[in-house]
Amino acid sequence: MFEQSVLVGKVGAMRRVAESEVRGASELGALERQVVDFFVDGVKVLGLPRSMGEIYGLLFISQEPLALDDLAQRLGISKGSVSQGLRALKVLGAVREAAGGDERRMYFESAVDLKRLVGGFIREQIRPHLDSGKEKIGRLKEAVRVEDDDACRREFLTERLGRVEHWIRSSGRVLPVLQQLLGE
Amino acid sequence: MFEQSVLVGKVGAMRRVAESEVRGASELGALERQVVDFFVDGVKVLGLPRSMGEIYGLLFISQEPLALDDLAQRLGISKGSVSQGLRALKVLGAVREAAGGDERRMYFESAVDLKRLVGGFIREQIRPHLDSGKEKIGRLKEAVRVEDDDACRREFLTERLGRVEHWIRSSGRVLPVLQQLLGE
DNA sequence: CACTTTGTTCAAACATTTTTGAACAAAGTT
DNA sequence: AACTTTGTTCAAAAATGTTTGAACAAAGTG
Repeated sequence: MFEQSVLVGKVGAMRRVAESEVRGASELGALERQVVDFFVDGVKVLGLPRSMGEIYGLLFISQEPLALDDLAQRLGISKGSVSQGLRALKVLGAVREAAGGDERRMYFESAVDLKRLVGGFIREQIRPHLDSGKEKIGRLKEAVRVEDDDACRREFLTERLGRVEHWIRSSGRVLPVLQQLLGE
Repeated sequence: MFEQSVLVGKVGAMRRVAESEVRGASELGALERQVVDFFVDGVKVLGLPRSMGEIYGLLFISQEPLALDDLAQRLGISKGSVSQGLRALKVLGAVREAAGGDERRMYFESAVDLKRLVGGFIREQIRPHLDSGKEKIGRLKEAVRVEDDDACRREFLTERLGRVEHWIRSSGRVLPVLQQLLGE
């Protein structure tokens, strides 16, 4: 966190750039690599693992769908990672099985419309947190009501918790608007 | 990532709950602890470190401002963490020096209006990424234009990069709206 | 049936991020 | 001047998160 902000001085570690160039693993051209890296950064911002960015990125610049083994080979990462990454991306709706995958392998392609991507992210990563937050605050408000503390303290706590509850409600209402606006 | 989703089976590790209860370190009541934990989860979703959530949470339910040492003691975390956490929270505009801190120590209080909080987060954590993304895509588009590849491939890449550029522009335009809507 | 190809699982290895704590500076007190 | 109190810094330790790779299941082929 904050690698490049005011708050920290350290420099990033730059994991696997050199060696994937060295041993002929990287089947990726320079341009492809850059695009993939772009998406790696992108998903990191969203708190998702690097491999998901690599996979999505490669599918995004592939003119034709790719199979699991293609992805593992060309990205130079393990089948295990690709399997997990693809599953998560499918759940998010960011990747789907390509139509006409009539062969034995399954081929995948990226979903490229923002509205859908955002929708999936909201549904899978945001909504659940808002919901569980709403529940927790509800329970806390109840706990405060039952407190034996002095009335003043209780009033303060109630006000604060009510405020958070309101934050959560506002956020919930804003999400559909957001998705709408990003649909173009 | 995904600790509680379909995708993974592992259970969270539950770091320092037991021991802070054991050795009389935790000066926090049960209710306070729950509120603090609520904010810990909150900031984790935003990709910020646990300590920031603890600090913000404790300030949020404190009726009076607290000093660095108060925070460290009551939360049972190191002064170093509190120092860093406070700095980051100040940059985000989530915490400010309390007015009337006429004494030698500096006292802090939480900022509690959502519009301000969201504004700070956008400014510090989102905008910079959008900006750097915009630049990178610009450079990539240029690189594609210069490519010696076949025209078809070039056309495809241009379309894709243009699409991402559009995503970024849309996102940039949506942020102020978002902040506006969350202002109540 | 024996062998290959495709994909999943999960514990251990590895990478990254966060926290700690000791050393330090600045400023206040006795 | 010696001591205390407040806060910062940063290298090392701890915690957390991600990837690997070997073992496995399912399904296809000769």
